[in-house]
Amino acid sequence: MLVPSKRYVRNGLLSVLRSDDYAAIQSAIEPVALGRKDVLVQPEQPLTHVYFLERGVASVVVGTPEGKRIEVGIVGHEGAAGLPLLFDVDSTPHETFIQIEGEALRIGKAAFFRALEQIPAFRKVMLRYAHVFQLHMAYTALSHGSYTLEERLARWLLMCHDRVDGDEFPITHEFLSIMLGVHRPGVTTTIHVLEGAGLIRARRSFIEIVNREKLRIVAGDSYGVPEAEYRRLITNGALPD
Amino acid sequence: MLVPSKRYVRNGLLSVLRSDDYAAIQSAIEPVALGRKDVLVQPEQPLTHVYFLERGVASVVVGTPEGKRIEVGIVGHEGAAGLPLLFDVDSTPHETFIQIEGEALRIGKAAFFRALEQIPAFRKVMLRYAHVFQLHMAYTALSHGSYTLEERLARWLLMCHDRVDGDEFPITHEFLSIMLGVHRPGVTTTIHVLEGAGLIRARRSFIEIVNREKLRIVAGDSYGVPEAEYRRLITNGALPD
DNA sequence: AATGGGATGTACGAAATGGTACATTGACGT
DNA sequence: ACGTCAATGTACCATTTCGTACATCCCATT
Repeated sequence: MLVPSKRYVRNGLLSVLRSDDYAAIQSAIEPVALGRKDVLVQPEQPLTHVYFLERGVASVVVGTPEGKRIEVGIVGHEGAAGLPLLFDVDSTPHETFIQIEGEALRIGKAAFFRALEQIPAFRKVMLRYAHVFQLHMAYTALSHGSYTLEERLARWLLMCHDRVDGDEFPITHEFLSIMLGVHRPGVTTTIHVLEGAGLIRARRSFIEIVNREKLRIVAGDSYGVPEAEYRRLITNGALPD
Repeated sequence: MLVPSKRYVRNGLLSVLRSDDYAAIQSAIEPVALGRKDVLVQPEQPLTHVYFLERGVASVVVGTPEGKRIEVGIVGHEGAAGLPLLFDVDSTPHETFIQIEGEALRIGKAAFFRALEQIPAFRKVMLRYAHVFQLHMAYTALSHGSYTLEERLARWLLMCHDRVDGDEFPITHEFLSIMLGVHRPGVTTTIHVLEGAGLIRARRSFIEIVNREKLRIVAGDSYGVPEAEYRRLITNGALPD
């Protein structure tokens, strides 16, 4: 895989940069393939790269020694993994791994710092993304605390759908149960409810989104706020300097 | 109230600065009293200041039009409110209000930007705090998704205890139920359980922490990770430059 | 001392989720 | 075609939390 010129970059954070700003970091960019369950950020281990996803989906999870584990963030071609480096933090308790395979453009730590310093627009878009990601985490907390499993599942499917090509993606009930912090049979049952209502179609290891509009209605206000904030601040957000 | 000289500053973010760095922003600092239910950050409204708490506790919450509402962060003398300004974001869906009265040192938006630019150590400590705050949000999401009400209540009481002077603070069951995203009678019942075990003592509108160690055992691993990360990165974290 | 309202105590049945166990099925390698 | 195993389907009861209703109790104000 080659380093793409700016016009072929899908990543939402890199593609909003001016051509000359992108050119300034292009040489530091290295394309990498992302396989299922690959770990981009290992908890408590030194971070080496920031990953700008081009395709595929990554999950950011936190866990405890007792084995509890839950997804607190999701990253696709709109974002990046390895944000602690932006915060001058070398390692973190979070874990980030690939949920759905794809590719990323990654930048080494030193080059990332240099780019932050030298390219104001890059720093800005990274900071704004960090805000949106944090907001996403806040709504994840709200979902886990105040929404039913059916609503949370609808929310997760919508977020995943936003980040993949097409209407179908590979995911098992087992994984979904970990992401949502519930037990696996509950996921199976709830998937049947959504499928019975004609909103999705489930095959072994795959889910297809059939009626996105109705899924949004099921998800209610658990979905949408961080997404709108992303559009406001990044897609449409002016990046002066 | 006067602007304190550095040696009398309690705020954990300001007090780690070198004297000369603190002196550089001292003239921009304005002390303000924080009364119960005062709003520091109004959702969707332009941010005007960053508040470094000296005493008291603030809650960061997110909500939905349907009226659901939950706490995703808590701020005391270890931190600051108004972080979106750090991210080059002028307004946010979050709301931040005072839970327990106190005082803060606040800095206007323009002076805050200037300080970030001119004082590397200040920028660093703010970024690191943003990371810890985000981590706190992640563990809040984990708590809401994977811990029982009793565990979550214990966690909240510990976090509040960390941020007040003494072992007693004013809080109603009603407020706690909003913070934890559960119904109010459940809070009452759970408080009785903790009280029966001799971990806390409850009076009308007040809760006293009697046995912090046992509370930690009840809270389990829902409490502690962000706190340790704060100590690692800020209290003990070198701030070169 | 009266009184009004916020705060708390309590009590259900209803609903959602957890915990566990086990049968079935589809995909893949041999 | 067969065997194997991950993935899914289903069942059932225990536990937790919700929803709601209402009684009681502090305590500041009058």
